[in-house]
Amino acid sequence: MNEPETQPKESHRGGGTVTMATVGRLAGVSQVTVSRALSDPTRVAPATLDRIRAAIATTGFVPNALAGALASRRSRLITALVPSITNIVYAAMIKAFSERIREHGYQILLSETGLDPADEETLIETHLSRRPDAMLLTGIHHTARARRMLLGAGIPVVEMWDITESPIDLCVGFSHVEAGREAADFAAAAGYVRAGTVSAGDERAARRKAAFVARFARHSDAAVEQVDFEGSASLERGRQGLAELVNGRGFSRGVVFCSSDLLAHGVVIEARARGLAVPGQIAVIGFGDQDFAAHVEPGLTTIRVDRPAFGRAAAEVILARFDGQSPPAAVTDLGFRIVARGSA
Amino acid sequence: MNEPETQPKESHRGGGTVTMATVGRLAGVSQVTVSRALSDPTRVAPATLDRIRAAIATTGFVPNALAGALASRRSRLITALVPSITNIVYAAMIKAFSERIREHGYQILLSETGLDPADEETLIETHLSRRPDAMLLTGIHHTARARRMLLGAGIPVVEMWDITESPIDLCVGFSHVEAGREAADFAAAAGYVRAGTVSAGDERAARRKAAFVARFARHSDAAVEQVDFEGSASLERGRQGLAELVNGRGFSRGVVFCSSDLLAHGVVIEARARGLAVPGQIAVIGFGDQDFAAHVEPGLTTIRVDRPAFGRAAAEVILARFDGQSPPAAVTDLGFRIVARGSA
DNA sequence: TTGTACGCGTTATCAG
DNA sequence: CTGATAACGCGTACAA
Repeated sequence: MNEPETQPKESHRGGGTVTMATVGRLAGVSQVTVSRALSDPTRVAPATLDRIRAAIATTGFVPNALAGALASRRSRLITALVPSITNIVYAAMIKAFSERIREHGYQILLSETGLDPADEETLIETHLSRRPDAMLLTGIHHTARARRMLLGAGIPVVEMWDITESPIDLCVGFSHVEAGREAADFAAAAGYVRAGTVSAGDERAARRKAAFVARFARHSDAAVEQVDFEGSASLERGRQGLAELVNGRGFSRGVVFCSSDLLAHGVVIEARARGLAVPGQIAVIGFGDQDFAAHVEPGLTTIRVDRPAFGRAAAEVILARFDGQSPPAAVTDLGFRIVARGSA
Repeated sequence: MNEPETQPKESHRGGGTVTMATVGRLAGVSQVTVSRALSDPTRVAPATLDRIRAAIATTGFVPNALAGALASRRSRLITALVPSITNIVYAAMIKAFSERIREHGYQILLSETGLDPADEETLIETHLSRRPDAMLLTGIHHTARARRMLLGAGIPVVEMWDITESPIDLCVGFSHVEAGREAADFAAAAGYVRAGTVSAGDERAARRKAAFVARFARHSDAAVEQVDFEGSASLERGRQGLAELVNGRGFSRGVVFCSSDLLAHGVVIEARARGLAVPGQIAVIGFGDQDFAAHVEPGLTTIRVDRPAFGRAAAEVILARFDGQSPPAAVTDLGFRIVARGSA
């Protein structure tokens, strides 16, 4: 047997790169047959298949998904953008999302955007350059150019964790404004006439707080004292928040609406350290119903959002888009629920 | 002007895909010049550059990184595998890692492996198919085939969060065994003669615990009561752990070594709920020195590991590899430190 | 069941 | 400073 055509020059680096052609040569078939063996084993003769599999094993061949994506125009990649991966809220959603989506052979390219839409825009562009088959975004505020790029990409785009009438494409979230309002109604119904807030984090937290404050004003004349922190929530800031409320604003009794359970827990700890009864003197409402919320003392009254459900729902609508059949609803409102425990 | 060559047939989908060729046509240059304008603007005439930039803006062109990677044999992609992204320990490391690595133009493809090395093996293969320029792994236990594939890939590989004499390539971690031992010495030195443990999570947690138990036996004859949970740590399990220790094992006084701060916090809460003084009757040692550890009551005595430092160090060694100059140390021991607070 | 030819959108190399 | 031209490794026709 003589070599067909010219010798393919070996790769730049060392011994190297194993390709389907290499595997094919070893198995006595062409590159295409190897490709077929991998994508649909039933389309190649059993005996051939065995030889190909053996060749793959001895060479340690790993397919090049880059080349595959380029040729097929499908990357099997989904990119996801979240403000922060260390924030359990986003991490939990992403976890559920990727578990569901991975079952269908997709991988997740994940990046943190921080809080600046301009940074997000840059990231959207780099992510788009990987030619993802779909994109998952957090929130509904994006720059105009970001929207244009997304639209132009012609792929399913899901905006998660917030809700809007006019999503770029798809949207899975809940109303932060409604959540703030309901918390205010709950607090008023529970009989609290004074209220304060401790907030940190992103713009959505601010929106919940604003809604709480506005709604609480309907129930009580007392001004709502507000403590806001830049950056992310922490137990420490919860403690500082109550300290400021008590020392700086003369807040001695009432309910404190927090933008996260972590802050709420901090408020509880600080209250107890100061000898203030919870909920007797200081009542606390958190947000998120995180794992620990039910198990601290007293249990945290909080706003529950089913985070994994958001990730799963996002995966569903994307898969539905892929599927082509059943076009998914443009907007999915997963809602929230106030769960009353000991703290308020 | 007449059209050169044949009409390139338009893409399958709608109006479609903008390529460098499209941009070039609009700017009156060839595709190659567009490529150059993007990779090294100084190599094209200012006037040309302007026209190209204008064309890019009007077309909304986003480069295809897949094609670029295929041609250049560099994907600018780094894949990372962690047991869980919702675990703050891993999330914090990844965060620091990607911040550092992104400055150099790399993106992170992240996946969760869970706790099974076999699952990890599968994931390593799919990740490798994306032809990453480097790979970040958690821990030092991998299947033989995984090691082979990694070696065969010929890229920098970092094993993070644990330490070994014989890394696949590079290793950035600390000794979990040493950590367990030092905790035992610390506990003994503090005068505790009875000890218990509450553990959850991965194999590394088990190793710390085993080391603690073995070492504590040098100091005291009292058997160490051990409560182990499957799955991940939570506040609730911390509470259950102490409950089991007290009710089930007759543990009424001594120090409890926990595999995470979250568990430790749970133990503290349960102790106080039972009217047991902390650290008077029940002393607690955590692990991780997480944000909240210093701010709960009493402050948690714990083993501090500088998680962001692991991520950064991992980034550094990879970048050093890329750089080619300064070959990085194969193993970096970042150590740990016991920080004594109120709980023990 | 298997193979040939071609294109996917870039980068690398060599000319001009 | 700019342009041809050939890879890069694989999928998709179409043919045998």
